[in-house]
Amino acid sequence: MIITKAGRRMFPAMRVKISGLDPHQQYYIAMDIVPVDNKRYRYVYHSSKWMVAGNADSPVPPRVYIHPDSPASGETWMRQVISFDKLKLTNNELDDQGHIILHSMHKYQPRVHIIRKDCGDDLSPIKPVPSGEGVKAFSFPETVFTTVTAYQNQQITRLKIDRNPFAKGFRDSGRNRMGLEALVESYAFWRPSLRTLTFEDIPGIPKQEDILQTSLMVQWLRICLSMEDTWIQSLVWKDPS
Amino acid sequence: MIITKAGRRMFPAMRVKISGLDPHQQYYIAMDIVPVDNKRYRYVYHSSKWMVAGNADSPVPPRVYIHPDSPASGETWMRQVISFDKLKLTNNELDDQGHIILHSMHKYQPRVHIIRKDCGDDLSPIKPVPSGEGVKAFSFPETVFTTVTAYQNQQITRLKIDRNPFAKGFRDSGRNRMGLEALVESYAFWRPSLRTLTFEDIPGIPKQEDILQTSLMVQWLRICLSMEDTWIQSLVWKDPS
DNA sequence: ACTTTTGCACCTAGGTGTTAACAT
DNA sequence: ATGTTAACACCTAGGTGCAAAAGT
Repeated sequence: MIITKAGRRMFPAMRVKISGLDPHQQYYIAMDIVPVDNKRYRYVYHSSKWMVAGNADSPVPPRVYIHPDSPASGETWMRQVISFDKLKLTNNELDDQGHIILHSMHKYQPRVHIIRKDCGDDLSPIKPVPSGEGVKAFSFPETVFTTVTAYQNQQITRLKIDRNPFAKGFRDSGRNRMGLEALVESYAFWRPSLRTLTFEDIPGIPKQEDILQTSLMVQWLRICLSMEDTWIQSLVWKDPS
Repeated sequence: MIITKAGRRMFPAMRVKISGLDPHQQYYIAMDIVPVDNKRYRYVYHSSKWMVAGNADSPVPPRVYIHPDSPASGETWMRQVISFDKLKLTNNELDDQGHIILHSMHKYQPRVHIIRKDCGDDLSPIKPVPSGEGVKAFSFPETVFTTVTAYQNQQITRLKIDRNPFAKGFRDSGRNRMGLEALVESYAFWRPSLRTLTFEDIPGIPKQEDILQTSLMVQWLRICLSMEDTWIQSLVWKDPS
């Protein structure tokens, strides 16, 4: 994922669908991004792989993106697909825009937090998400990514250009769409196109089967696009001749 | 003010500064727009005046614009200038976008409401603002306006074009800026450039002198531009030769 | 005759990867 | 060598009044 000083959106944006909330209870929904390991990485061109390149840089001020619709009732949250498309990443450790601060060339994993309103008094964009009763975190391994300031992998670049409306100006029609379709095809072979994630229920909420379910049916491709560069490497890329 | 089927912003937007709130109490801030009288108007070109042209059209579904930062603490509200620039007006009585529905060729007056959070359970974009304890409405006579679907008065048009960044394409440089400056000058003669409005305190809040004060110092011109067409007629308009 | 609608050119505002310059 | 920055062209998204067309 590209990070800049000014702040850059994630693409594709994390989107999530929630069920099992108390319709009449108020909740905050928030996202933070945690390191996957303690390593710094570099991209090796000749093998097209990310390799460990030392230990991680010193930790960075903690930031939380509180979904702008917060707080809202369980009913409201469950009625819509919750999108984090306005979240921005930065590599500026002195950032004062409330963006999430990350180190470049590191691996990260987004987490979604559901915080019951009465437990959210400590919730702040510049403090770690509180834990305990009435707070629950969810992670999606599919969405691990590597931060960069410039793309290392030309296939990632092409996928971004093809899928992000704001990058339309860099598409050269025909050729790219075929490349993407080939990727989608190869992906469908060894990955179920729908996956339901089941979690323990949130404390104080009646237990149900699907507390939180990513809407993979409609957006499995989006998630595919947000994974780390290494992961996409393992796909069979058919370059149209 | 222009109204359309799709919804059109007010320009300039209503902006307000609040003081006297309890910093730790939560409030909603909302705006609605009420008829000034029971009349319909038409614009008479030869006299450059709005004239009564019969009784008002049948009433329209009530709508409330809840400020998108709501709810927020008194501290948060008082720290910023509160802008209603995303509010939209429509003449579509079947509107389903949550816009404020008005009749064309009628006179209206915006009202700002402060609703203590615990009194805002009934607050809804499609219901009248509740009244009573913990709710207070404020009106600014300067901001009365007349709705149209096409501008009747060329001076209004020119003011909008000169002040609204989105209308920059219609400016013909030089001439217009002079016209505006002449208007500003004549306005300053007979109107104090700063006015402080004092209201009774909000129930449950310690009484203070300035509960709500429009930031006229910095934006008296904005308010000048938002008034009804008739009012602007009474200004001495110096057309640069 | 008057009012409203619609498509439009022209803007603001801001999200893309690119590229060359810069930093380390 | 490698990683980062800043200016840029090219987009999306949407807010303007205009003018011709359509209603009433």
